[in-house]
This record gives sequence, C-alpha cells and structure tokens, in this order.
Amino acid sequence: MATARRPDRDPTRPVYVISVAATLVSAHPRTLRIYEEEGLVCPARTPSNIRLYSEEDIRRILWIRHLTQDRGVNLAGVRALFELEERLGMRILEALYDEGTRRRDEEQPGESGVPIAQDDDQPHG
Amino acid sequence: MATARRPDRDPTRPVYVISVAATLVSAHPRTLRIYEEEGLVCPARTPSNIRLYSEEDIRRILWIRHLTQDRGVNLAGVRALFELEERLGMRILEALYDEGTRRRDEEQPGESGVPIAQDDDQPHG
DNA sequence: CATGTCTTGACAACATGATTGATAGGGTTC
DNA sequence: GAACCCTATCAATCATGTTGTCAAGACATG
Repeated sequence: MATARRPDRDPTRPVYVISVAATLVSAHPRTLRIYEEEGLVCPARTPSNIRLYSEEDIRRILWIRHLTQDRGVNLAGVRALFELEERLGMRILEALYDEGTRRRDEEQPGESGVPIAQDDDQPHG
Repeated sequence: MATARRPDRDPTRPVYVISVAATLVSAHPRTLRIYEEEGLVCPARTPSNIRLYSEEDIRRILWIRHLTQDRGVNLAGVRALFELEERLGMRILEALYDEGTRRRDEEQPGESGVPIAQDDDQPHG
C-alpha cells in the first residue's frame, strides 16, 4: 500500500508530541511553546489540538538551538535569519554553520547540513 | 590638487573621532568601543591611536543600531548576519530592511538602503 | 472511571546581555 | 593647560532566554 515507498518517513509528517520533541532537541517543552509563540516553529495539530512535530520541525528547532546555545543569538536574531532565508529563497543558514568545519567535500545524507541531535543524558539538568 | 574630484567625500576615509561618531549614530562612545571589541566595527586609527570612523563605518554602525534597537537582535545575531553577508558576498541585509516598506521603485542616493540617522535631541537621554 | 499527557496562561527565578555611566591614569591636540 | 582621546575596570539598569511550577481544563488509553 506504500504510495512511494516509505511514506512513514516523510520529513514533513507530524509525528512527535511536544514531550518527545523536547527530548529530541534537548530542551524543555516550555521552550518549544515559546518558540511557537515567537513564530519560529509551527508544528501541526491533531483534531484535538495536540502539537505534533515533524522531522522538519525538529531540524528547524535544532537550528534555533544551535544559534541560541552555540552562537549566543537571541530569538529576535533567529527570526531575522529565518526571515532572511525565506526572503532570499535560499539556504543561507548552511553558510553560517560552516564555522569550524570550513567546508566539507560532500554533504551528509542530512539534506541540509543541520546540526544533528546527539541525545543528551538530561534535557534539562 | 583634487585627484579625482572630491576625495574629501570618500566614504572609506576616516574622519570622525569617537565623540562625533557617537553623536551621528545616537549612541554612547562606550557603546561604539564595545562594538569594536565585539569585532563588529573596525575604525581606522591615527598614528597616535585615535579612532577615526569613516562614512562606511557610520553606516555599518547604523545597521547595528537598527538591528539591535528596532528589531531586538543582540550583538551575536548582528555578528551572524554580518558574517553571513560576508560569506555570501552579497547585500542580504537590504532584504531584511524591507520590512514595512516592501520595495520602493527607486533607491535613495544612499548607496545601499541603510537606515538614515535622524539626529535625535539627546543621544543618550 | 482513572491515569497520564496534552492544552493555555500566568508568575517567578536565574543567568546573560545591551547600554549607559563613572572612575582612574595617561597620552594627544590645539 | 584645557579638552579631547586612549585603555581598563566596576556597576547600575533594563531586557531577554531558559527553565520551573502551578492552575484548570480537554483528551486518549487502559
């Protein structure tokens, strides 16, 4: 019945509830709600209004985490960067992530050079 | 003796000492020194180590003021945006400034759509 | 039905950051 | 010599980011 091959792995498909998503990105659920309030992420909702985050949402959040935690950019700066990327219609964030890595010959299968989540012990020590 | 025509108006020519520059951008001299410490601006120096800001420096500072004061971006975000612009080799900041203005048919003579300084009453009330 | 997880909303603690201010000791310019 | 500059430090103020908690309610699954 698989339409393409593995529709379960569609990166846009909403799958994670907020507690799971928070664990994936090593943040507090409260923080993810704030990101949504700030308009930085727009997770889907179930008919009963439950947030469901897709893989793309997770990647977007990981970008926010990278910019805020590693680079010290505040949410207003993240918004400006996202807005810039959207207006220019190109993946400018990638160029920003080539910080210590300079440039690698080939890209990882992670479609857009997003920082990968290494699951920490405690999301919110 | 004018080489081209009016070399005095070369936008890269260092002319303003820090007190004058601070007045031009409506900020405290202390703030301008912080911008320099953060690597956001690099004014020229006289042989006796006195800072001299050029028109381009002023425009750059006005960008910082716009991003920080009007958009709430912190200095780390400003650095990310400048770094991005430098890596991409294009004026992406312009696209960011078209916020409420969308796009105007013609550009003002101000070479790069930089927010103009309207001199306030008190730089640091 | 009971339990657990979700929802929004509010309040607060804590640390960090941005900006301005003041001070000290010394150099530069007029 | 007065007024400006330099570096460096300390501090006050205000805003922000993150986490935490509490409340009252809706929903899903056992």
